[in-house]
Amino acid sequence: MQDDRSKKSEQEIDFGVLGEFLGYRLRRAQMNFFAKFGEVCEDLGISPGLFAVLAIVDRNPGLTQTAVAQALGNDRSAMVAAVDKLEGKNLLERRPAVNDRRSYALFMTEEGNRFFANAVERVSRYENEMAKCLKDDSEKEWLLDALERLANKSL
Amino acid sequence: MQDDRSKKSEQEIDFGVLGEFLGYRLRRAQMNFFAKFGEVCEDLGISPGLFAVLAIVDRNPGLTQTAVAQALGNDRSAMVAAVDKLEGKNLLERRPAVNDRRSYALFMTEEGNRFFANAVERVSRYENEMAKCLKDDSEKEWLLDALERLANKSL
DNA sequence: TTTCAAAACTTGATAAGGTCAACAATTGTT
DNA sequence: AACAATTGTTGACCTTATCAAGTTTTGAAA
Repeated sequence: MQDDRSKKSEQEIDFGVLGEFLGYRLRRAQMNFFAKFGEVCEDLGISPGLFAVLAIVDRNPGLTQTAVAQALGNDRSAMVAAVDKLEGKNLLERRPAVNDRRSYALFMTEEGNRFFANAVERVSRYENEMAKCLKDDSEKEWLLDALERLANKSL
Repeated sequence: MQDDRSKKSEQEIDFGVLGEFLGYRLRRAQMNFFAKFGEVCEDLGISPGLFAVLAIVDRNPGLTQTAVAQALGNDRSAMVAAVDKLEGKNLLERRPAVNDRRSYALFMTEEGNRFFANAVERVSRYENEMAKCLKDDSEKEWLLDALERLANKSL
């Protein structure tokens, strides 16, 4: 007679190799962060991806869409809809590039500056709240560094 | 005359707050891991999500679809297509649950055992390769622990 | 026993992201 | 002048995720 484990509670489940795999742990942690981002920024109508675009344009005014896409590791075709949305919200604008009529230069609007400052305020708050499960600031710095190394590691 | 930063190289880009945000760093690291998973397991026709299902069933034979979904943090309805695919590959099978005719009990097939062992071999290899950018085993353990804390942290 | 709420699986609709190939306009190079 | 490369864009496609129903079955309440 075989075991009936169908009703085993979640806490008794053996995750096997998943528990030792960085890829799985990274995914679970990131899913949690995205969920929290959604809760905190729900009324702002902005996603983590759009927030990242604003963050890049905010600190690097005049970049082309392709340059922003490369910075974020996205396809440049995906940037079209993103910039369309942000331009539709009057948060940034496309200006014709001065020396290349193929491309646009991206700039924040005044409303975009206010909006982004507010968004950073919210995201920083929940980031700090999440970071409370880390021992101290040095552990967070260490973690940020380790994550960057993993993000750039090639086989 | 405004700066022409449209051609700024990627390495000169200022990431601003993104560089301090765990959410962004987690996403970049996880994207890299998923990309590497795809490279290594390309011919196996399996995704990280399907691998996770196999890992759970492998160590917890007889679980229902819903139990697996809860363990992985997925919706029950998403498990249907996943199990369909894995059953179509003869890697696992649905058996009628002994005490509940509403649910199935999931079990690995013989082929599933061999397939999963092979997949774990590959994934372990690239996981270890990726972990070489960490100082030592203790740093990896520390990182796994920190990621688990972040995955379970609530606001 | 009868009734009713809840659970397990499934389906279908929907939405969001990501990838990819093409296209026109423009640029840079040969 | 001819050719290749780049930029923004579009459209197709795929994968996930989510959500609301609907069916069958279970378990508890009246």
